[in-house]
Amino acid sequence: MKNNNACDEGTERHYWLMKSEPGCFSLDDLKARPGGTEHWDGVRNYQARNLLRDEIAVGDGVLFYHSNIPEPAIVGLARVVRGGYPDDTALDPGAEHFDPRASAGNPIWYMVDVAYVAHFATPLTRALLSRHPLLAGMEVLRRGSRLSVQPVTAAQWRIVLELGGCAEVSW
DNA sequence: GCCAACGTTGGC
DNA sequence: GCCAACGTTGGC
Repeated sequence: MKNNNACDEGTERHYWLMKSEPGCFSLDDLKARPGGTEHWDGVRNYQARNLLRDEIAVGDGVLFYHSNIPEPAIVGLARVVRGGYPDDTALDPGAEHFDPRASAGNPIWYMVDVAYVAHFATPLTRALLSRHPLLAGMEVLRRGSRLSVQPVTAAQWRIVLELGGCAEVSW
Protein backbone atom coordinates (compact mmCIF):
# COMPACT_ATOMS: atom_id res chain seq x y z
CA MET A 1 0.00 0.00 0.00
CA LYS A 2 1.19 3.47 -0.79
CA ASN A 3 1.09 6.14 1.84
CA ASN A 4 0.10 9.66 1.07
CA ASN A 5 2.70 12.33 1.38
CA ALA A 6 1.81 15.78 2.63
CA CYS A 7 1.08 17.06 -0.86
CA ASP A 8 -1.43 14.33 -1.62
CA GLU A 9 -3.26 14.57 1.67
CA GLY A 10 -6.78 15.80 1.25
CA THR A 11 -6.53 16.32 -2.48
CA GLU A 12 -8.81 14.52 -4.89
CA ARG A 13 -7.49 11.75 -7.02
CA HIS A 14 -8.74 11.72 -10.54
CA TYR A 15 -6.93 8.85 -12.20
CA TRP A 16 -7.04 5.11 -11.71
CA LEU A 17 -5.80 1.85 -13.08
CA MET A 18 -8.18 -1.08 -13.30
CA LYS A 19 -7.12 -4.64 -13.97
CA SER A 20 -9.02 -7.22 -15.88
CA GLU A 21 -8.18 -10.60 -17.30
CA PRO A 22 -8.96 -10.17 -20.99
CA GLY A 23 -10.25 -13.73 -21.18
CA CYS A 24 -12.89 -12.61 -18.70
CA PHE A 25 -13.50 -9.02 -19.71
CA SER A 26 -11.30 -7.12 -22.16
CA LEU A 27 -11.19 -3.55 -23.39
CA ASP A 28 -12.69 -4.83 -26.62
CA ASP A 29 -15.55 -6.26 -24.59
CA LEU A 30 -16.11 -2.87 -22.97
CA LYS A 31 -16.10 -1.17 -26.35
CA ALA A 32 -18.71 -3.66 -27.61
CA ARG A 33 -21.13 -2.98 -24.76
CA PRO A 34 -24.13 -0.74 -25.43
CA GLY A 35 -22.81 2.80 -25.24
CA GLY A 36 -19.39 1.32 -24.52
CA THR A 37 -20.46 1.28 -20.89
CA GLU A 38 -20.41 -1.46 -18.27
CA HIS A 39 -20.57 -1.95 -14.51
CA TRP A 40 -17.22 -2.63 -12.88
CA ASP A 41 -18.62 -5.28 -10.58
CA GLY A 42 -17.31 -8.30 -8.74
CA VAL A 43 -14.58 -6.55 -6.76
CA ARG A 44 -14.31 -8.41 -3.45
CA ASN A 45 -11.42 -6.73 -1.74
CA TYR A 46 -11.96 -4.15 0.97
CA GLN A 47 -9.22 -1.77 -0.07
CA ALA A 48 -10.51 -1.68 -3.63
CA ARG A 49 -14.07 -1.50 -2.34
CA ASN A 50 -13.24 1.63 -0.38
CA LEU A 51 -11.89 3.27 -3.52
CA LEU A 52 -14.98 2.31 -5.51
CA ARG A 53 -17.32 3.49 -2.80
CA ASP A 54 -15.60 6.65 -1.58
CA GLU A 55 -13.04 7.95 -4.03
CA ILE A 56 -13.83 7.19 -7.63
CA ALA A 57 -16.06 9.85 -9.18
CA VAL A 58 -17.75 10.65 -12.45
CA GLY A 59 -15.26 11.98 -14.97
CA ASP A 60 -12.23 10.23 -13.49
CA GLY A 61 -9.82 8.62 -15.92
CA VAL A 62 -9.12 4.89 -16.03
CA LEU A 63 -6.12 3.06 -17.41
CA PHE A 64 -7.35 -0.33 -18.60
CA TYR A 65 -4.86 -3.07 -17.73
CA HIS A 66 -4.91 -6.64 -19.03
CA SER A 67 -3.58 -9.06 -16.42
CA ASN A 68 -2.73 -12.73 -16.25
CA ILE A 69 -1.65 -13.10 -19.86
CA PRO A 70 1.78 -13.74 -21.42
CA GLU A 71 2.37 -10.00 -21.84
CA PRO A 72 0.33 -8.02 -19.33
CA ALA A 73 -0.14 -4.40 -20.46
CA ILE A 74 -2.10 -1.19 -20.23
CA VAL A 75 -4.15 -1.35 -23.41
CA GLY A 76 -6.23 1.81 -23.38
CA LEU A 77 -8.53 4.25 -21.65
CA ALA A 78 -11.94 4.41 -20.07
CA ARG A 79 -13.87 7.03 -18.18
CA VAL A 80 -15.92 6.78 -15.01
CA VAL A 81 -19.53 7.61 -15.87
CA ARG A 82 -21.16 6.68 -12.57
CA GLY A 83 -19.69 6.85 -9.07
CA GLY A 84 -19.83 4.16 -6.40
CA TYR A 85 -23.12 2.35 -5.79
CA PRO A 86 -24.00 -1.07 -4.36
CA ASP A 87 -22.81 -4.09 -6.36
CA ASP A 88 -25.99 -6.14 -6.46
CA THR A 89 -24.22 -9.17 -7.92
CA ALA A 90 -23.28 -9.86 -4.29
CA LEU A 91 -26.98 -10.42 -3.54
CA ASP A 92 -27.53 -12.93 -6.34
CA PRO A 93 -27.02 -16.54 -5.16
CA GLY A 94 -26.43 -17.54 -8.76
CA ALA A 95 -23.76 -14.94 -9.40
CA GLU A 96 -20.10 -15.83 -9.40
CA HIS A 97 -19.28 -13.29 -6.71
CA PHE A 98 -22.28 -13.92 -4.47
CA ASP A 99 -21.67 -12.96 -0.85
CA PRO A 100 -24.18 -14.38 1.65
CA ARG A 101 -23.28 -11.64 4.14
CA ALA A 102 -24.47 -8.88 1.82
CA SER A 103 -28.02 -7.53 1.91
CA ALA A 104 -29.94 -4.61 0.47
CA GLY A 105 -29.50 -2.75 3.75
CA ASN A 106 -25.83 -3.71 4.00
CA PRO A 107 -24.51 -4.13 0.46
CA ILE A 108 -20.85 -4.49 1.59
CA TRP A 109 -19.57 -4.35 -2.00
CA TYR A 110 -19.65 -1.46 -4.45
CA MET A 111 -19.11 -0.86 -8.14
CA VAL A 112 -18.81 2.01 -10.60
CA ASP A 113 -19.72 2.33 -14.27
CA VAL A 114 -17.00 2.90 -16.84
CA ALA A 115 -17.22 3.85 -20.51
CA TYR A 116 -14.83 3.02 -23.30
CA VAL A 117 -12.65 5.89 -24.54
CA ALA A 118 -9.79 4.55 -26.67
CA HIS A 119 -7.32 1.81 -27.39
CA PHE A 120 -3.66 2.72 -27.32
CA ALA A 121 -1.87 2.37 -30.63
CA THR A 122 0.15 -0.39 -29.04
CA PRO A 123 -0.20 -2.08 -25.62
CA LEU A 124 2.13 -0.65 -22.98
CA THR A 125 3.84 -3.69 -21.53
CA ARG A 126 5.39 -3.89 -18.09
CA ALA A 127 8.85 -3.93 -19.65
CA LEU A 128 8.10 -0.73 -21.54
CA LEU A 129 6.54 1.01 -18.55
CA SER A 130 9.41 0.01 -16.29
CA ARG A 131 11.87 1.63 -18.64
CA HIS A 132 10.44 5.06 -17.88
CA PRO A 133 12.00 6.47 -14.70
CA LEU A 134 8.83 8.30 -13.66
CA LEU A 135 6.67 5.22 -14.10
CA ALA A 136 8.96 2.77 -12.31
CA GLY A 137 7.13 3.52 -9.06
CA MET A 138 3.68 2.68 -10.37
CA GLU A 139 1.77 0.40 -8.06
CA VAL A 140 0.95 -2.05 -10.83
CA LEU A 141 4.65 -2.63 -11.49
CA ARG A 142 5.43 -3.46 -7.89
CA ARG A 143 6.09 -7.11 -7.31
CA GLY A 144 3.16 -8.77 -5.61
CA SER A 145 0.79 -5.92 -6.34
CA ARG A 146 -2.67 -7.47 -6.36
CA LEU A 147 -4.98 -4.53 -5.90
CA SER A 148 -7.39 -4.60 -8.83
CA VAL A 149 -8.24 -0.89 -8.59
CA GLN A 150 -5.29 1.41 -8.03
CA PRO A 151 -4.69 5.15 -7.86
CA VAL A 152 -2.54 6.71 -10.57
CA THR A 153 -0.89 10.11 -10.14
CA ALA A 154 -1.52 12.94 -12.56
CA ALA A 155 2.12 12.79 -13.64
CA GLN A 156 1.93 9.06 -14.32
CA TRP A 157 -1.33 9.53 -16.16
CA ARG A 158 0.13 12.15 -18.47
CA ILE A 159 3.17 10.05 -19.30
CA VAL A 160 1.17 6.90 -19.94
CA LEU A 161 -1.16 8.76 -22.30
CA GLU A 162 1.84 10.13 -24.18
CA LEU A 163 3.37 6.67 -24.49
CA GLY A 164 0.03 5.32 -25.66
CA GLY A 165 -0.37 7.97 -28.32
CA CYS A 166 -3.39 9.48 -26.56
CA ALA A 167 -1.83 12.71 -25.33
CA GLU A 168 -4.46 14.67 -27.21
CA VAL A 169 -7.33 13.05 -25.31
CA SER A 170 -8.63 15.76 -23.01
CA TRP A 171 -9.93 14.97 -19.58
C1' DG B 1 3.27 -24.86 -14.01
C1' DC B 2 5.77 -22.53 -10.40
C1' DC B 3 5.83 -19.71 -6.71
C1' DA B 4 6.02 -15.12 -4.28
C1' DA B 5 3.01 -11.98 -2.32
C1' DC B 6 -0.92 -10.95 -0.28
C1' DG B 7 -5.75 -11.13 2.06
C1' DT B 8 -8.74 -13.82 4.85
C1' DT B 9 -10.04 -17.23 8.16
C1' DG B 10 -10.14 -19.43 12.38
C1' DG B 11 -7.99 -21.80 16.41
C1' DC B 12 -6.12 -20.53 20.51
C1' DG C 1 -4.87 -10.19 19.39
C1' DC C 2 -1.61 -13.41 17.47
C1' DC C 3 -0.35 -16.18 13.81
C1' DA C 4 -0.44 -20.44 11.04
C1' DA C 5 -3.01 -22.31 7.40
C1' DC C 6 -5.22 -21.62 3.43
C1' DG C 7 -6.95 -19.66 -0.97
C1' DT C 8 -6.17 -16.38 -4.61
C1' DT C 9 -3.72 -13.28 -7.66
C1' DG C 10 -0.78 -12.72 -11.20
C1' DG C 11 4.06 -12.27 -13.11
C1' DC C 12 7.23 -15.14 -15.04
